[in-house]
Amino acid sequence: MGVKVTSNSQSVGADVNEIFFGYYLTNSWDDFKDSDKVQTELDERSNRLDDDEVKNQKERAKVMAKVTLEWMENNGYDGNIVKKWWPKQNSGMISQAIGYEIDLDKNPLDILVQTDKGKFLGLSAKSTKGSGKPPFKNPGLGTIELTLGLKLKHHYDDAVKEMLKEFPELPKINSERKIIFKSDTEFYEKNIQGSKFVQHVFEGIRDDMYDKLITLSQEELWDYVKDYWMDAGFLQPPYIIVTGRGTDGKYAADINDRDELSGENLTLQKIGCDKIRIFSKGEKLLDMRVKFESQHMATSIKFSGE
DNA sequence: CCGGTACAATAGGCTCGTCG
DNA sequence: CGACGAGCCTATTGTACCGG
Repeated sequence: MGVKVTSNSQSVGADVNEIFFGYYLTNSWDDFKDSDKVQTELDERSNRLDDDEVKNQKERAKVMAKVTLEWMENNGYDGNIVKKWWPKQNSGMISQAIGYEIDLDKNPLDILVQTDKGKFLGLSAKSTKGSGKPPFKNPGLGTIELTLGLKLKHHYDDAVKEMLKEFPELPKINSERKIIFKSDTEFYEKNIQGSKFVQHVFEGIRDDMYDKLITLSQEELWDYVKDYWMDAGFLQPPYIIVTGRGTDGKYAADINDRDELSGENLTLQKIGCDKIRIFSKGEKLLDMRVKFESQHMATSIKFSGE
């Protein structure tokens, strides 16, 4: 339920810019959601800044609105803007508007607009916040086995056998071992965590996955990553970054039309003993990490996308 | 050049629902 | 009940930048 409190003057200026930016998209307050409140917030913030700063933010906003409208016209968002939102990190407002949950920590939009054709577009005003990173899943071992058609569990079973050979006093049941590992931290850290058993499990599973993944075609690999490692509907609604700059009568703005997250030129690399890193066009896309749910050698194996 | 610090990345862990 | 799966959270580590 994130309503982030802003306090420093930098974000005050940014807020003023964002609101003016929204305003100039249609030269109107009427189509703002909670318009009165937005205007009140603008006044309150403007009063905390000196006049020059307000003027600069306002003038930049004008140029930003202009280039944004041009961009929209040329990039499939033609038509008129009929509704605008200034969520100020209030995810609820956006979720309500678009009809599905979104996380504004991931999608850095500052202003959301809807066209008369029903399309939503997020606008990030000279984005300082939000990573734009899509959310990842944390699949379990069974899911990975199923989706890749691999048998991986034996790596764990073998390692457990080895471990029990070395420490016959340990219980055979996972949950009982977990209790012991948790209470006897010293033993756990010395003999289990980071041990050859864990290493064996991680490496065995990771290497099998790697061997399988490199046999896939680019398309298959991308489908796999998209379908099983990224949350459905990632980075929706789409957004663009609009940067305004300049002072003293000279203002400019440009659009950073973020690359659509795409799986082009996918390459794979093993990292450490537990990870496969996937690059898209040479840039890190995600890490698939093998890990234990909690206590090593006593809880279930899962993965995490990062 | 240095330590400090604020933030990002990472590793590790909890909870809770489901299933056999 | 025991195991598993998946989302979420937190503690720790790494890093990039900043003022002195």
